[in-house]
Amino acid sequence: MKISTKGRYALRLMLDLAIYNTGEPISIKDIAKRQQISEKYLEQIISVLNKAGYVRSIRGAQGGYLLKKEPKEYTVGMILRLTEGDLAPVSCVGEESAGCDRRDSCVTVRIWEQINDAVNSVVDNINLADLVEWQAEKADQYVI
Amino acid sequence: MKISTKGRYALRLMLDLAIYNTGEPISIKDIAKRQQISEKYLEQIISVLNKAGYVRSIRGAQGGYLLKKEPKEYTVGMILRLTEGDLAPVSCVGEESAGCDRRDSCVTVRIWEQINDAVNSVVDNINLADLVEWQAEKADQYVI
DNA sequence: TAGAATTCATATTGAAATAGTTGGTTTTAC
DNA sequence: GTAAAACCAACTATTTCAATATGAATTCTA
Repeated sequence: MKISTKGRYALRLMLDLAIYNTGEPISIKDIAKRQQISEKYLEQIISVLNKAGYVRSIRGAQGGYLLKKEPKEYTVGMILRLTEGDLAPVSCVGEESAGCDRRDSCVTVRIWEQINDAVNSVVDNINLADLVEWQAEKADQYVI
Repeated sequence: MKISTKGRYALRLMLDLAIYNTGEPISIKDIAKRQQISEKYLEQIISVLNKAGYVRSIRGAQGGYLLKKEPKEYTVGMILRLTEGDLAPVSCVGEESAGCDRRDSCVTVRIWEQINDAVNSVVDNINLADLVEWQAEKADQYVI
């Protein structure tokens, strides 16, 4: 019942792009240093985000990445679902719902649906802009 | 972000004991047949439930298992946590919370806490008696 | 225009977790 | 006494996770 590093790193990556955005492309190297994540692993993850059109890439020296849209346009759910796959607690529930023989007689499925709904309502109601704001609040605490 | 077979089977196992309870011990063989789960795997799982005192075992021929308490005394959360471990989506949140260097500066942890709370509030508010009831409703549908 | 910095692409690896299976021993009702 | 059951420990095959490794393609800059 854990979210893997892939999803968590993707979220931190996107948050990093949102926070450190200046209009100039941000390199994987910089993100990796700040977030203390392997560069090469980040490369793989950002490639997924790139293919999905969540980020824009600029190749070559001084290249890097930028968010394609405003931070508020990206919910946590979008990012996690893209990198983790469906967040449903079992495969017979959720978007990529797989069939199941016991479907008709199965009552536990109700539980999984409720969990699925609960998780989705959390992640679909937080966006990157919220996270940026939280981060700013945190920073304030230390300054004061 | 999936719940493993272990937790799901444990739940079905407990539900089976609740539904087919007659006061006589119920054998793993019977449960395995009804639930279409490997006997030997069920053995492993029920051993955990037994050690935790969730079921009572009767050894020898005509032996088997019985729920130790009333179905309503067992929440889904209790059963899943026992077999799956903590249901928190990351290790730095929840009961078995592990430390983390980045704890102070980390904002994503708020998300994980919200997910954790959401999941817990679902599983801690459904008990075996509820499932038995749902099952009965299902059965009715087919009879009518 | 050479070279450095970067993204892009694909393959490989090691460790751990998952989902069982195998092969027994012990207990007890009949 | 024997069959049916719980109990116990070790083993195994498969998949997933979390990276590494290697190199090619692109582009800025000196």
